This record gives sequence, C-alpha cells and structure tokens, in this order.
Amino acid sequence: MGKRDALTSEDWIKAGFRALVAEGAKGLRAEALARALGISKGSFYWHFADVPALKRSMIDYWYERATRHVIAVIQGQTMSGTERLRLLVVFASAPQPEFGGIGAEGALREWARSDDEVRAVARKAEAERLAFVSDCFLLEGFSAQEARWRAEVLYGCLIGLETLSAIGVPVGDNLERQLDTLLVKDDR
Amino acid sequence: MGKRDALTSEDWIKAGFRALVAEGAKGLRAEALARALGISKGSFYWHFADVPALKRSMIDYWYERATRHVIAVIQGQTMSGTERLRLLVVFASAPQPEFGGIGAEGALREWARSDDEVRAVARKAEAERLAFVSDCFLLEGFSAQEARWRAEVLYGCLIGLETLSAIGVPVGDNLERQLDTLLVKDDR
DNA sequence: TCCGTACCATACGGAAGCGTATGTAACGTC
DNA sequence: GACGTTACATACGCTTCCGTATGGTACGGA
Repeated sequence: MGKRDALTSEDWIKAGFRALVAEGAKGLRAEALARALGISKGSFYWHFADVPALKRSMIDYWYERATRHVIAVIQGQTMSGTERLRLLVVFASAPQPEFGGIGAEGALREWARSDDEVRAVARKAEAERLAFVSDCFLLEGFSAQEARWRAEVLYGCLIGLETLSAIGVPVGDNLERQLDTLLVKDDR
Repeated sequence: MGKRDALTSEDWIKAGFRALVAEGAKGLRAEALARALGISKGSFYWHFADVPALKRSMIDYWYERATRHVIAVIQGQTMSGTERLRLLVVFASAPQPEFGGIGAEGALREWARSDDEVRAVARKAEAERLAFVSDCFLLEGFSAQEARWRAEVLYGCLIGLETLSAIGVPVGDNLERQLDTLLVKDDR
C-alpha cells in the first residue's frame, strides 16, 4: 500500500459510527468526519463516491459484524438453547469499539427510523436475530408459537432497556431475571 | 387575536413533531417547517426566537401531554393496579395525532440520544413513568424490589417492541401476555 | 376613519456543507 | 532515477440553512 499512515475506508466507517453515536444521523457529514480524523475531505472523496456511499458501507459493515458474525460464532458451538441465550445477552451488553463504544446498536436503530435504506437492512438484521432467539427457545422444548413470542419479548426487552440506559435512566440487570422468567414452561 | 387564519405557536409545535417523526432531528429546520405549513419563515421567527426555542417548546409540550397528563388522568380514577396497567398499555399503543401520529415516542427517544436538553427532559419523564408503573405493581402486593424490576421489564419491553414495529419487523400483541406473566407472583 | 398591533412576506449577509477539479508529495517499480 | 499510482490537499461554485431587518397588510379599538 501507499504511504505509511494512510487511512483505509474502514477508518472512515469507524469514524462514521463514532459520529453517529455522538451526534446521530446528522453527524454523518464528509467535512465534519474529516475534521475529526484530522485530515482533509479530499481523502473522503477518494475512498467514497459521496456521503450516501459511506452510509451504505456503514450499514453493510454493521450487518456483517453485529448480526451475521455473532450468529455464526454462537451457532458454531455445541450448546443448549439456554446457554446460547445467556451468551447472546453477554454479547449484546458488551461494548463494541469498532462501532464507537456503547450505544451503536441503539443509534443505528434510531437512524433506521428516518432512512429507508438503513431501515431495510435493520429490518432484515432484526428479523434474523429474532429467528435465532426463537430457535434457542425451540431447543428448550417450547412450541413454535411459544418460542416466537418469548423471543419477541426477550429481544424487545433488550432493546428497550438499552434505550432507557442510553437516555440516562438507571436500570438494573433485569435481563437475566427476565430470561429466567421466560425459560419457565408454565403451560398457561 | 389578529387575522382569521393566523397560525399559533402550537401549530408550529405540531408541525415540528410531524417533521421529527418523518425525518428525525435533522428535519427540525425553520425554513423546511415553513414550507410544510405553506407559509414564510417570517412567521416562524415571530412565534419563536430561534430554532432552539422551538425545540424547548416541543419537549415541554410533550412532557406535559404525554407524561404528566396521562399519569394524572389514570391516577384520578379508582382502579386496581392491574386495571391501571392495562389502561396504560392501551394509552401507549394509541396513536397521538398532536404528535404526528404513531412513532412520536420513539422519535423523541431517538432525539434524546444526541441532544442534551431533550435527554434531560426525557430522562425525567421516563423516570416518572417507571415510578408510576412500579406503583401499580406495588398495588398488586409485590415488594418494592419486585415491583421495580417488573416495571423496568414491562416498560422496557413496551419501548423495544415499538422500536421493532417502527423498523418494520412484525411483532404480535406480546404486551398483554407479558403483562400476564409479570403479574404472577411466583416467589422465586 | 385613523391608528396601533398582530401576523406575515421578502430580501439580505453570512456560515456550512456538498461534490468536482486540479495540484502535489510520497511511495513502489523497473 | 524517471514514472505512474496512491493518498491526500486546496480551491471553487453551488445549494441550503440561519437569523435579522424591514416592509406590508388586515383587523380591532377608539
């Protein structure tokens, strides 16, 4: 490759996620990102055709790393449904430095509210995650309907508690207890 | 008052929420709102000092109507904790035309992620709502700790399922079943 | 009917961002 | 050691927004 400390397009993607977490979707500007990286925007337009191109790269990057990769890793192990779910909760609560620390998941979901392309990818990713969680409940012997609604409740709770935490509302470690509750077969 | 069909500041606030739901925080621009209302921005700067002033009016408006008013109405009735919770879920799922239809709650939480003033009000509102939900569980005989974590799980689930729905992921009517589950005293 | 005020239109200067065009320094290569 | 490519820097014209200033118009009161 060229110069010694040349930037890669991945550097710009990571800077994009840092800006997204800090400022929201309105922080994704070529000149602002260049300032944050201490470089000129000429570099940006060498790595990307325009700002929408960076946005597409970001959501593709996120989809591969934060959804498909995680699911593939957990599915590669031999574990029970319960163990998989506990591992998934740990994964989801861990900070991801490549996406600007904590809060990237939430920032991207909120981005999806007002951007059609982002929403399309986010919908696909969330659907795959829900299917994966549902499969874990299936492994524990629940029926298809039971597994599905427990998956929606567990994952929905995961999202909502992260949102509250991001706003600054103190929440306990409710996911473990929620998981325990949802894993009980009570034949209602 | 002056002319016949003169705009009020509340009209601008409602237009602001419609733009917030449709475009996110970046949609809150004086000239864009004026275009949407079919009027010039001279009107905007008559009703508000600047754009931050509109933002402050919007979050105050939301706080009074969507948090304090709702809580006051429900507390004014004589109902059991269970009935209150069911009514609250109905309230939360209903569309609010004054805030631009469905999705205002989520859009405002998104906004809160990247705006300090909005986050401060949102944190206060969410804390009050959580306290109210917790009180409902207390009325049903749960201990303070039990009521608190069940409130966080229920309200978190409410937020998360709304988020998934806004992205376009199909979710069932899980809140009723979730509520049933959380109302069972199982003495774990 | 005259005036004052509420409400809005229009025009302006400045800031910031976008995308393009073009210059340029540092490397790998032969 | 000339040279093409890589990875930027810089400058430009364009657009969009902001906030202000100033002008205009309709209504209500006296």
